[in-house]
Amino acid sequence: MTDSLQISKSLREWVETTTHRTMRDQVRYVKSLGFSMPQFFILMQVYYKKQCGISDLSEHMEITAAAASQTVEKLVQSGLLDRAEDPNDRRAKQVTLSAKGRDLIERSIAERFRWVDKLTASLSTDKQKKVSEALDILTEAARTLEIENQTP
Amino acid sequence: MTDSLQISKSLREWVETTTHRTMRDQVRYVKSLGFSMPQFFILMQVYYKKQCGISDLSEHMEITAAAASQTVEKLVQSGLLDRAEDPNDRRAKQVTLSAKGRDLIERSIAERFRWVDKLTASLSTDKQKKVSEALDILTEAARTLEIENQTP
DNA sequence: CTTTTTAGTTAAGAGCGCTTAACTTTATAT
DNA sequence: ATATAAAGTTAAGCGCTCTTAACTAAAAAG
Repeated sequence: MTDSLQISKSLREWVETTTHRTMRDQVRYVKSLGFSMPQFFILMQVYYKKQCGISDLSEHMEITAAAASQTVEKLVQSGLLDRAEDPNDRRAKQVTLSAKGRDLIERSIAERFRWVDKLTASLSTDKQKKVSEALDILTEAARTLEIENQTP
Repeated sequence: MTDSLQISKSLREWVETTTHRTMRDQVRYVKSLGFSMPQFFILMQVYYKKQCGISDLSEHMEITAAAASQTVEKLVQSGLLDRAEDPNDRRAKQVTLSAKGRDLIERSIAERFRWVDKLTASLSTDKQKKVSEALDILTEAARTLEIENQTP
């Protein structure tokens, strides 16, 4: 078996394992807090972008601006999002996470990492080193690829 | 920085990258086919388990048997699932993927792997080898952990 | 300065997914 | 043999998300 076939197999298997695992955990956690997945995805997006307009969200989620506006309204009502007028463009809104919203997202990330940390702990020291190096290579490669895709 | 801190950081970053990426792609793909995420999760579960009862699904999804029954009914109507009586217990049903359902799931997996393969291709040969070894270590560790959790 | 475009909101209505409750049928326990 | 438990279905009802359509207000274009 060539290297490129081997790594493809290894990577596929690993991605399969993690996504299956983390998606399941994520869905359960969000549900246990009483939020829907669309709500959660919007919070996630605001978390990554720090600040969003309604139209940013509607584009990213691939829903209409009306739908985005309505869901944001609910999240503002729930105290998870803050919504302010953009000083540079008074038509636009600046949606940000409230303290409560940030807390929720960070807890969900921590939840996801409990499994990761368990996995880490189960490895011997030299295996840890090997794995660590390899993952940094991958993360870097993924980042590069993402950037290339954004500017084709 | 100790090895265990370093690997934890690397692993967290990598998991963060992949889940963010694959969840987004998955949601978009499923939606583009006109299916909901709950429907998709049920199909996924049947795909992994090969065969399921209604109660297996309701447990795994953490919904009532009524909800599972209703969603399965819709998926049977859509021709994605087959539902047969269990010959050993005539109360129970055996839910399996139809050819159409299996095709849908396998396409979604292939879709997810397009990114993985791009990533693979972007690495040099010696990096590929390093990464491949490391991922096998991780996949193995994850499997071991999963088994331990099932029998505590 | 008027016209057009852009950002967002609101309302009506359709479709899902979920729950509870009542029910049927089959298996298990006593 | 009878009572109880288990597997699944069905129906009513609620809340959510989404869409279209009509609207307001501000920015950009002409």
